[in-house]
Amino acid sequence: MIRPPLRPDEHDRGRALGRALRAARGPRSLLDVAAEAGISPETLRKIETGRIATPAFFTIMALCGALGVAPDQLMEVAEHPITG
Amino acid sequence: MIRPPLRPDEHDRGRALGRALRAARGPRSLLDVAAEAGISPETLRKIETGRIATPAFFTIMALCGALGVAPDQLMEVAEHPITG
DNA sequence: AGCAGTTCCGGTATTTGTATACCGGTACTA
DNA sequence: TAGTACCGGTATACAAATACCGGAACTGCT
Repeated sequence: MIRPPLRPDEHDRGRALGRALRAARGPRSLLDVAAEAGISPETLRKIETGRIATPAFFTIMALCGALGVAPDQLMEVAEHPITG
Repeated sequence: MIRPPLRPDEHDRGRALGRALRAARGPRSLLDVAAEAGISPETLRKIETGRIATPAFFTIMALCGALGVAPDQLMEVAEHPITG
C-alpha cells in the first residue's frame, strides 16, 4: 500500500479545521465566501463539515483571506480541538 | 469535466512555492527537514521541484514549522514570483 | 394554510492530483 | 572506489475539487 489512509486523528483535525472556518464565517453566506475565495460552494461546504480532512494549502489560504483569519489560528484550533 | 486540470499559472505558483521552500531550507539536508516535518523525503522533493503544484494545507504548515517560515511569506512569493 | 425563496446538508459520481515508494542516473566529495 | 545528496521517471492507493440530486429547516408573502 503506497499511501496509507488518513488516520482517525487526521479526520478529527479536519473536522476541527472545518468548525473553525464555519465559526469564522459567522452570519455571512456560504455562497458569498466561496465566491470571494475563488472556490466552489460545494468544496467550502465539504471543508466546513469536515468531509475534506486535508484540503489544499492555497484553498485554505484563500479562505483565510476572505474570512480575515490567520492560518496559525486555524492550526491552533486544529491541533488542540476543544471539542472532540 | 468535473474537475478542470490545473492552469499554467497554478503550476507557476507551485514552482514559486517550491523555490521559496528550497531557499528556506538553505544548507540543511532534505532528509532532515522532511523527518522534522513528518512527511516523506520524496514528497518534500516533489514540492520543492514544483511537481506537486497544490500541496495539502497541513503539509505546508508542518514545513513552515520545521523551517521557521510564515505561511504569509510563502503566499507573497507564490503570488508575486520574481523569477518566472 | 399554502407557496416560493434561501440556505444548508448528505449521498453519489467523476476527473484530476497528492503522497508514497522504487529505480537508475548524475554530480560532488573524500 | 565509496558515500552522500539531488533529480527524473514510473507506479499506485487514496484524497481533493467539482457537480448534480433530493431533502430539511427557516423565512416571508398571500
